[in-house]
Amino acid sequence: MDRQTTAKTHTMRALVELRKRILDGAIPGGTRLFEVALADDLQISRTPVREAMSRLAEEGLLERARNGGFLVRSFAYADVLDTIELRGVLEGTAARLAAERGASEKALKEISAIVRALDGCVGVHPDEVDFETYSELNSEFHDALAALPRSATLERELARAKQLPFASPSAFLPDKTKLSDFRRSLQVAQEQHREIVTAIARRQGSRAEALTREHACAARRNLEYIFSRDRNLVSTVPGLALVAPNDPALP
Amino acid sequence: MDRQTTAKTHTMRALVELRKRILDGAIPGGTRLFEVALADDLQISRTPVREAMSRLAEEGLLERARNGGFLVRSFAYADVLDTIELRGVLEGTAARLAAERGASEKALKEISAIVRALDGCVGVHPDEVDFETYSELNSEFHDALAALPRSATLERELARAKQLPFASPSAFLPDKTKLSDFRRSLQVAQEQHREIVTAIARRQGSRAEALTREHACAARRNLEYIFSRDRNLVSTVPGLALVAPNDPALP
DNA sequence: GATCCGTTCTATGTATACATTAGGCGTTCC
DNA sequence: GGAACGCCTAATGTATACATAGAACGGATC
Repeated sequence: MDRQTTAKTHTMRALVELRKRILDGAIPGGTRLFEVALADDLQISRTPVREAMSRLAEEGLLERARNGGFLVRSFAYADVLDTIELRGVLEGTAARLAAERGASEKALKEISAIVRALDGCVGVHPDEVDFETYSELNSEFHDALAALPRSATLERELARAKQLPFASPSAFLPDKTKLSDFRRSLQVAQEQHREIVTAIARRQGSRAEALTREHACAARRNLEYIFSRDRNLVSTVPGLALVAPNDPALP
Repeated sequence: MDRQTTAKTHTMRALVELRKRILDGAIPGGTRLFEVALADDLQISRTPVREAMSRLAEEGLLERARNGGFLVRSFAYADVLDTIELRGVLEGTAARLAAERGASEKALKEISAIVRALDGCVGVHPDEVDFETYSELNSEFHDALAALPRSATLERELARAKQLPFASPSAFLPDKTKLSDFRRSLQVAQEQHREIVTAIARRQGSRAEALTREHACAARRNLEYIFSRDRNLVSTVPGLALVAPNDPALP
């Protein structure tokens, strides 16, 4: 982590620090960022600070204000839901196109290997599930899925969509402490992983798309659970702290 | 147009000029842009040139190179197809969500008014079709559609997707000179506009989505027509000049 | 002859002084 | 008293000098 903070350039340091503060909720949504104040605060000159803000705008964490300058983007609860929905739609499209266009044998073997590795994580006794490994393999699965249709355009947009921390496929994976409660949902998700790959291999585009969309709904369910039952968990999901806490639409 | 070139700030001038050169194909895809050379060429200092490049990266026309600097993004024929597909998928999602969540009476009335106005353009004698008006109303329809589900997230991403000139819903509208040849396709498109709105009003989410996706396929057909039959038209579609001319995948 | 190290050059990274503009606040005139 | 004009200030916009890092080339040594 210190490696990041001690990144090569001042721009990178500013980028990492700002991103951290925004995701922490330390800088609330809607805040206007003033170059001079920020530069002063970060002990970095205006130029790299501007550059960092520009990159954060590309990431979607900031938006450009009308007369220059940047605002911290604010995310309402509904926005998080929509972001998850969007990710599901894009991943569904990746699955459908992979099926329709035909994925390469090699790529199919690779994603199948990931699924088998995930099987190893899920099938055993709940207490033995290796959270870190599962989370990593899950990310790998979703990256491999995005690459299957060999569409640079789609892969790029999907990467963009997954960039917001609460839209990442691994964002709502159960915390270690809650893992056993979620064991059933992990098994369901894993069954979906398996069938998505099967559908793609069999060129069942529509089924692959539907399965993948449904798969994304798990994230939605976990989000709803967190906000309606166990608000303490908000702090365990990266970036969820920046979701407007006073949102009237919160359940 | 001169208003743009004489934009307020140097950044804007650089932005407009660079965008123009890229869309013209004057700067081919893959070209690395050097700050100093560009600044010298545009008679603007490095700072606003950098800022302009940064914004073009947000737009998707440039990409950041590994060790700093920017490359002009190169679009193969397949990328254009995928971009259209992506726009169709996102618009389809907008239509489905509008149907599922229910669009407001007011918004439905507004989009219906646009459809009626379009009827006025299409229904008459081919020679009387007002190209400018049709094109403008068509854009309005697609903007209204994007706004129907009242999802800031989706509307934002859709705006992004439509930003690339060849992904815009009006990109492949028939040129004035070819208008009569395309009259039938205009009528089909207009029928789709009507039924998309009907499906949304009746809360038929799946139908609305399918219709909207199909509607985007018209752009794909026009693109294929241009590249396989009438290459001269390439210059009539904004931004199509930047598509890699030596693409082996071209039909 | 090949490899490794150093130098140099060229590109971006950074700081900062100065320019400019837009928006707020006050004053003045009607 | 209200509106309009103008100034002032605080923000971004711009230019530029200087720093630095990475790649390429050359020389020297093994």
